[in-house]
Order: sequence, then structure tokens, then C-alpha cells
Amino acid sequence: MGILERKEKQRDEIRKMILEASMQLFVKEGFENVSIRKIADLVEYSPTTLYIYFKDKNEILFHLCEMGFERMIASNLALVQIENPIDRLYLLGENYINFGLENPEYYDLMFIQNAPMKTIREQNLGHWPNGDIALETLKHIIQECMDKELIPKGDVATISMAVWAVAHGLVSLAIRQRLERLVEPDKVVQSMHESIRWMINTLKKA
Amino acid sequence: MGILERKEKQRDEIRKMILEASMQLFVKEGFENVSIRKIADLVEYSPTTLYIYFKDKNEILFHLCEMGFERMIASNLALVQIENPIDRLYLLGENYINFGLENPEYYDLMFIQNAPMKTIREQNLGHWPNGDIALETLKHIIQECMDKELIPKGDVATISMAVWAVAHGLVSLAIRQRLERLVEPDKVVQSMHESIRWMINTLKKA
DNA sequence: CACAATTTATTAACACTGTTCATTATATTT
DNA sequence: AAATATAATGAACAGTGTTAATAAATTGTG
Repeated sequence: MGILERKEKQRDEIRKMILEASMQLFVKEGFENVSIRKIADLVEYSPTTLYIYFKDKNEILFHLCEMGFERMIASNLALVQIENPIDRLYLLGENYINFGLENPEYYDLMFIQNAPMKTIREQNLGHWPNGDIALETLKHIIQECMDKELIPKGDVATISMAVWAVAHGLVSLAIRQRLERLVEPDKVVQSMHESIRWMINTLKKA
Repeated sequence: MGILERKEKQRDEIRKMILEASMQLFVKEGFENVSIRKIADLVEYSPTTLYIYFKDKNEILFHLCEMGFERMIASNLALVQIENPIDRLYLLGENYINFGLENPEYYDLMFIQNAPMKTIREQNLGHWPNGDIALETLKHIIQECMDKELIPKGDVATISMAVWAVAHGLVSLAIRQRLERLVEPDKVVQSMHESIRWMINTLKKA
């Protein structure tokens, strides 16, 4: 079985190579400028060869999305050291906003584009590997806040949803240049942080 | 000048015809399936002719976006009859969510896609005709709530931003199938309404 | 080792996309 | 009626994702 294993390993390495080239293009040229042909050029393969390693473009985007989540999860490593769940929630919110503003292309793929979700449905994975982990983190913190009676008790999913909605609303409106219509462009980021802070504060007092 | 006027009127009528065909395609086949060629087919013109009436595709999308705002503003006509600004805020929120869920394609264009904003910038209109009106409605209600001391006083823009963020966060995550990861699919809509309600409630008490 | 079977890679092509240019047809002005 | 301006078009460019048929390389088997 040694030979089959090595083949599988080789296959994975090429897949990885393709994904890394995609990512490179992706962060440099932006989401809309990633094409199969450009990726193929970069890895010095024929465009059609990519279809041996991935079902279609959506599948590549899906994997890039997962890589984005890995980055996001990594940016939250410091969370575990904070014992107060409310403070943890604060940091989670700040991190979320910062991640979105610093990695708008990733954010797009993770939370705005349809493509990755299409792959999840088509291949009926049933779950969203890294995405679900990130959501669990949020739910877990909210649950802990309730357990310690730091916020009013209620349905965890619903409250998580509201908190996520604020954060996502802010980031997605910001990267789509909609917030500049509400506050001056140079005050957008500050206002975003104030909003999320205000949100968690009112949650605390409610 | 009569002749020039009539020419201008004719031009406007053709523009209108093109936009209506675009809209038809748009609501039926979805955002991604609107192409210059398909629009041209529908109005029985050559694809290149459309470029006589519009600078590019983005400009067409921009006008569709504006038409979306007209619909949204129309759906808020009942608001003026409600004297209590908090109740008005409730209804505004409900309407916003319902509009988004019922007109996902319009919502996409109005709040998610880049295209319309590109046109605003390129033609440096400086303002977002109908979009700004919708935002003014929100700010005005928040201001009135403060004046009547129904909610704590603060920066109108920032609080409007937070409220908008919740609503937009919910709708955009919903139409991009992200909320199904948090609550069961058949409970998404209900949870959304609970979230926005919870939001305004906590705002009231804060 | 040689032959067959399988995997991997490629070329050509399809059916699209937005957009531009040169050309023709139509309408208006002189 | 001729000249000018406007409107409309066909052909083409440069790109897109994706598929079918074909060639090259690798692996398994007699």
C-alpha cells in the first residue's frame, strides 16, 4: 500500500501547490481577478489540469475560504487566556472587525460570496468545517456569559445571531463602502469599534 | 427647442425600456444572469446599442439599484402614520428584513454588490440619490427617539450605524445561507425578527 | 521485459462574458 | 439635395469556466 499512499501524498501536494498559487493571486490581485487560467499560469500547468485536482472553481474558492477561517481562528488564539467571558466577547468582536478590515478578500469569501456555500451543498458535506468552529467559539462564549450570569439568559443561538449580525453588518457594510454614507470616511473604523462596544455593553446591562 | 426636447424624451424612453428589460431579467433570472447580450435580446437591440444609452453595465446596475431603493422607500410609506418613534423604528426594522428576504436580488445590488458604488465614484455623483434618503429616514427616527428621551442620547450616526448593522447583518447572512449554520433553516426568519426586536428593546432600556 | 491498463496532462473547442472600433443606416440641419 | 450629426450594427478583442478527445507518462500484470 506504500505506493498508493505516496501517490495520494503527491496528489495532495499538487493540490496544496494549486491552492497556494490561488491564494497568492487572491490576496494580491483580489477576488475578482482569480481565474483558472491565471492560477494555471502560476503553477505552470494547463488550465484543464486543475480540473483533475479540483471539481471546479468553486471548490478552489471553498478551500481558500477554509484557509481564511484558519487565519481567523489563529487570530483568536489569545482568547483562551482571558478568563472573563465578557472580556473574551469584547476581544472576539474587536478581532472580528480587525480581521475583516485587514483581510477584506478573505472576509468576502468567508461571509459574503455564495461560491463556498455552493460547494458545501453540492458535495453535501453537511458541515462547514472551519466555519462551524468559529461559530462554536461565539456560542460557547455567549453560553458562558449566561452561565456566569453576566448577561441575561435566553436562547444562545438567537443572541449569538444578534451579536454576529452586528459585527458582520459593520464589516460587510464597511468593505462595500456603504458606511461612508453615514459617517465621514476617516471616522468609519472608530465608529465601528464604538458600535460593537456599545452592543456588548448594552447586552451586559440588559 | 421643441425638437431637441422630444429627442431627449425619446432617449429617456429608450433608457427606461432598457432598464425595465434589465429589471425583468434581473428579478426572474437573478443577478448573475443579467448580461448585456440578454438585455439586448429582450429589447431587440444590438448589444452595442446599449452603450449609446449607458456608459457600461455598472451604470445599468446602478439604476436598478436606485429602483430597488424606490421600492424600499415605498414599503415604508406607512411609517409616517406612527407617531411613537420607537414603534416606527420597530416597523422600519421589520420592513427592512422583509424587504431583504422578499427581494434578495435587489438587496444584493443595494447593499452587497460593488457595482453601483463604482458608478457613484466614477461619475463622481458625490451622493447616492435614493440610498441617502433611506439612511436619512433611519437617522431621523433615531434622533426623534433621543429628543423624546425614549433611548439614551448619543451620537446619532454611531447608533444608527449599530442599528443598521444588525438589520443588514441579519439579512445579508440570511440571503447568503450563513444563518442556517446557527439555527435550523426553518427557524431562521423567526430568529431574525427576534434578534432585531431584542436589539431595539435593549436600546430602549439602555 | 513487454504489454495492457490506468493515471496525468494537454490541445482544441464550446458557449459565454463586457467592451471597442469601424462601418452602415437613419434622421436632422444647412 | 448635399452635408452633417445621430443611432444602430457586425465583427472582433480579450477574457471567462468548463468539457471532450487525445497524447504522454506511470503503474500493474502476464
